[in-house]
Amino acid sequence: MVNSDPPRGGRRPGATATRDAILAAAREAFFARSYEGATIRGIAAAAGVDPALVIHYFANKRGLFVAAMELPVNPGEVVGAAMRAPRAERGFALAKAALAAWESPGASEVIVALMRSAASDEAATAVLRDFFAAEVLAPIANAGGGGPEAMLRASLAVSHLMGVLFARFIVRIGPLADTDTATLAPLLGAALQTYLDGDAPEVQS
Amino acid sequence: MVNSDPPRGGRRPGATATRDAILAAAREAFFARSYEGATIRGIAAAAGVDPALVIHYFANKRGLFVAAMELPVNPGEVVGAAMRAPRAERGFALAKAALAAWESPGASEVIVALMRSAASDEAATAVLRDFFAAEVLAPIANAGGGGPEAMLRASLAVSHLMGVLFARFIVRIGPLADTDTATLAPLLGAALQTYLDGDAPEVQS
DNA sequence: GTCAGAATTCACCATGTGTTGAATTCTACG
DNA sequence: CGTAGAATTCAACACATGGTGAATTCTGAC
Repeated sequence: MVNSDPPRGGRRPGATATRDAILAAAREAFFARSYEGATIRGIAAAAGVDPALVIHYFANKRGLFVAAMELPVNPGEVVGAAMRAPRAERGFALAKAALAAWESPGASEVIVALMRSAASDEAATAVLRDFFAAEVLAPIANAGGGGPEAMLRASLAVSHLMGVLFARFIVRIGPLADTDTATLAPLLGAALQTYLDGDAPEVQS
Repeated sequence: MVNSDPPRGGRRPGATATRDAILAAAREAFFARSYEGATIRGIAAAAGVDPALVIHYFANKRGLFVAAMELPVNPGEVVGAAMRAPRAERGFALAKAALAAWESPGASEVIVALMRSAASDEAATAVLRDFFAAEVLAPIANAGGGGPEAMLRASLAVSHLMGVLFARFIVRIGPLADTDTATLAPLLGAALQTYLDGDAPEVQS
């Protein structure tokens, strides 16, 4: 009886892709349950691994979170590219780029997990704020001249993008969750265009 | 020594506004930390009360939550009133009404707490979805004719409102958090108007 | 003045959490 | 073969949480 059937401790045989398995399970858990809702024990179980191994690799829960939240695409580039479209089509370009980016697997998951966590965790809020400010807001504001009003307009555009994310992927409001990208893009683009061209609307209080 | 200084058990003297104090503390806690983050112990401490009293009044944490989330204003009416404005001004009217409603004390707190909690709790998600669908989406969609396209357009408008809430009160993106209602309303209104009037924008893929 | 019942607290319980430290087993290199 | 070190598990700690049940004290009606 040198080898009882399930090894009750120590290193497991075979190759060692465990770290990635943990990361994948963590991404899934953070996406589905947000930072506080996800548990190290649960993630470890999903990865078929002991909880202690998780913290052996990532030091603590927050370390695991930031490791799992590595973005697969660079949103700054995506937004910047859209801003290089002709002025009158930037809204549509931005809408199309954002919607397309969210469809690439892994991207929306990460952003949504970030938003979910930002809703309940103060530190995650700061991360998300910095992320949107640097990667999304800045390129849009710069394309609009960079002044304080361009900043405000860009913020409103970004808020709309966040709202679509929230409504489509978190709250899953019927029509928004079920409609395909191609149908959404022109509508969303027209609204965004409102912010991107400087002509103030003629309305009075 | 009939009365030692701090009464160590039993009923406290004086009038009994304790229930409301608990509710107020709960609202504040749910607003600041979302459902899972807020703790019965913390709420009880903030209200100067034993945790057991909280559950004596509200049965359990979820009961406390729904009791605390009673909305002080009826959003259906607010939205409905805005939709009775002349067609070309509905976007602006909706923006003004929403921004004004969020400024009345207690209103934004409740909605934001609901959004925060919806981000991590599946049940709260359902509550928020039903709330927005019935109170906000339906009036807008009806004003637009009620067809599936009006529904989609209304969803996009609602998503923008949620986005502004998220960016202004939760993530607190600089320009959005610091700008006053009067400046915001026309900009936001113009974008919303895009969704409210039916003429499709002329852009091609 | 009595007394039912409400308001309030106290002392616990069961559970789940992140995290730690030591132990065990495998791999790779000499 | 021997052995250093990595990979992995085990058992446990300290802590916080939501919740329970009994006890205590006050109030209001008769």
